[in-house]
Amino acid sequence: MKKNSKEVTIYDIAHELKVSATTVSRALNDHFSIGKETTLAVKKLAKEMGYRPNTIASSLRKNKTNTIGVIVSWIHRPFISSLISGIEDVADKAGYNVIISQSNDSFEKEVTKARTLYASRVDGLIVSLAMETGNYDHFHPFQQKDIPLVFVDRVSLEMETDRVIINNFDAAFTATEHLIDMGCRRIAHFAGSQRRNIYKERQNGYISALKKHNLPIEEQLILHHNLSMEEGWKGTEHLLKLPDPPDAIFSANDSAAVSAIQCAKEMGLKIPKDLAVVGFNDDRISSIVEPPLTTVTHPAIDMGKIAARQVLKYKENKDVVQSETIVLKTGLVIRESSMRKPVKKKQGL
Amino acid sequence: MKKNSKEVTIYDIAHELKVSATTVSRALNDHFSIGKETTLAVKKLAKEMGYRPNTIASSLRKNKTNTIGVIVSWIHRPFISSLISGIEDVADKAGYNVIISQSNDSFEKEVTKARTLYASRVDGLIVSLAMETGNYDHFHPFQQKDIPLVFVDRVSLEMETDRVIINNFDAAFTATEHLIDMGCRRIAHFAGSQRRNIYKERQNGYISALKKHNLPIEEQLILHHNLSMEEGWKGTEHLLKLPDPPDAIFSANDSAAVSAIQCAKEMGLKIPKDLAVVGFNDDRISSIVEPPLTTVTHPAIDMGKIAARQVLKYKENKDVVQSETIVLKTGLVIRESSMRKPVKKKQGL
DNA sequence: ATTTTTCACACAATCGATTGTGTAATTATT
DNA sequence: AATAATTACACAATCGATTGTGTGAAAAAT
Repeated sequence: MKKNSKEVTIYDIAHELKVSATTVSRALNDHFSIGKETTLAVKKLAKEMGYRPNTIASSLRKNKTNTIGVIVSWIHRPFISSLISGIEDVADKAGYNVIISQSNDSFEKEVTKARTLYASRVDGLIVSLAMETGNYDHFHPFQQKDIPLVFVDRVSLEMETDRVIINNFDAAFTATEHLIDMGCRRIAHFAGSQRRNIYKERQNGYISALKKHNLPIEEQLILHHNLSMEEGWKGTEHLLKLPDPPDAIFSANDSAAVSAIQCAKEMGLKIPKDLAVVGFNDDRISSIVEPPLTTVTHPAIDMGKIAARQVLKYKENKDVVQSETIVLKTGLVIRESSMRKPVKKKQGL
Repeated sequence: MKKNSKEVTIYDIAHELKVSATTVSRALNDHFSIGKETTLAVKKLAKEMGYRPNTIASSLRKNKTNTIGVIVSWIHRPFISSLISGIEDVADKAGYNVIISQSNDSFEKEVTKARTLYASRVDGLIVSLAMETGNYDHFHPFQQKDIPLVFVDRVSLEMETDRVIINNFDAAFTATEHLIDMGCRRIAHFAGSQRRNIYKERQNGYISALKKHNLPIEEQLILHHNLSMEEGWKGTEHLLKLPDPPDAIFSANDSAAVSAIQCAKEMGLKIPKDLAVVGFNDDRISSIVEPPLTTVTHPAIDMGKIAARQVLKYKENKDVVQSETIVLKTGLVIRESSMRKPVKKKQGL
């Protein structure tokens, strides 16, 4: 075969077979009005000639790209990459391509990426919001055009869209209560930006658990930082130097929790005896750090799969009107970092 | 605005302004032949009417999708997600979308995904091969159509394409030699599938280092498994139960290396005194495990960026003929897991 | 004042597949 | 045998932007 050979079109096939392009098109799509023999002949020749359907032309005519856009903060975060993995899996099976964009947790980039995907005419959009996004106008065009819009994990409560989330409140409540069960009384919290539902709800869950057990809520024990390893370390140092330091930290993610463990160890404390730590996400590092980190498990891949299905459901049933919020279960994996007493429940991993 | 309002086209704008669609199209693209005032007026009205260019129509006409396809094993592997992150970054800046596909390390899936992306008419393809891919026919269509094809990390040496790789041989050689420097004499190797260049070359580097220092090559110390945590653990158990167990393990990835550390510790050995361990990749876990893992650093994000640039270079210069192989530098981050002696070089992280 | 340029824009074909409508030819019905 | 119903396919418009070529009118050159 020679390079750069021209693309074979249905017209070429039609010409060769002395039928019309219509017939070829319909034959390739198994249209009932085309005779069986013709259909077979068309398909056979199509294969022989190395025909590949021109998706672009088809998209133009059908006004459909078979593409799902995704906007996330950073692809290389463990949770996010698992999410995408799930999306890709479902999308692919339904014959959809997935276009990935990262906002780098910047509002401006998120806006740009949304515009790009809009211009690319994706048939659906899945978004996990950037850290500080507070305005959602860049998603309105999608809604106006009735392009399925699904938020995952970091969702907007201001917009009426489909959502796939976990019960952050309950998860945080359970995690905090677990620490209380373990005998902790001064529990600090790494809280993250309160602009995002997930961190806000986790904080609320934390506060509720304390209240339920009549423990005081101390502002100085609630640290709002970006939950990075660095900030986790600094926050831990700060907390441990307080006149009355905490005996536990519940962190809204694993990175900061792991840092807390490392920092505390370096300061000579024993984990969990002197400081119990619980994280959130169950990233790989949480089972590697010593002692292993108790943490909240996320069904990340499933969230991706479900989000993709939510997008695709509009395909089947155009007149779905009600937006849905799907809440997935979390779990608490109890590991050494919080085990100040024997635990009754079965231990995770 | 009402929902589902029809799309504005250049014809609508043309009609409104009483000019031709040609003029509108050219005005929007700043074509020199259109008067300044007209151009301005067109753009103004376009914005007012909420016009969005129909990328599909444009793609059809220009025979160009502004899309780069990517096929990788698993998106949620740390190295891979960083790679993609780099690709997305560069592609986006050049106005390209990135379509992600995962082969799940299965040859069959890789073939399917390649076909899909070919049918989607991507303008370029970036591939990191599945573990056992040995046949490359599914990439031929891309070559025949002169669609830029770039392999990254897990490349095919049989095909003539652009490649972005690291010097696995040198990296492995250096890593192994480092272990020898540290006084190790019986160094085992977790080698991975020899079908993939990266593991093959790492093994070769390992062997060369041993030879250089007149150490025997012992087949029983070279384990070919899938480099998972489980296999890493089993392999370590096996090695340590040998009559004459190794005093070091050089693993072709970090997962297995971390498992080795954990397994050895559980068996009561001291790391690095009884067993020194070196990994490959510098995943997050490698700096978290105790003792921290000495490992080879990969410029993953840069590899992605460069791969994307390789794809895009054909855009600028259609008649690039020579395929390029770009080799990126690796580094050795020396951490505790291998430090049986003080190290002179500056210590990483 | 006449010719040549330049400027600003319009015409119409094209990219390839899809689809509503139309029409011969064949088969079935009465 | 005449009419009705199928069957199998063709015509031609359409999706929206792009682009080579053509053309009047204004500006510049001679």
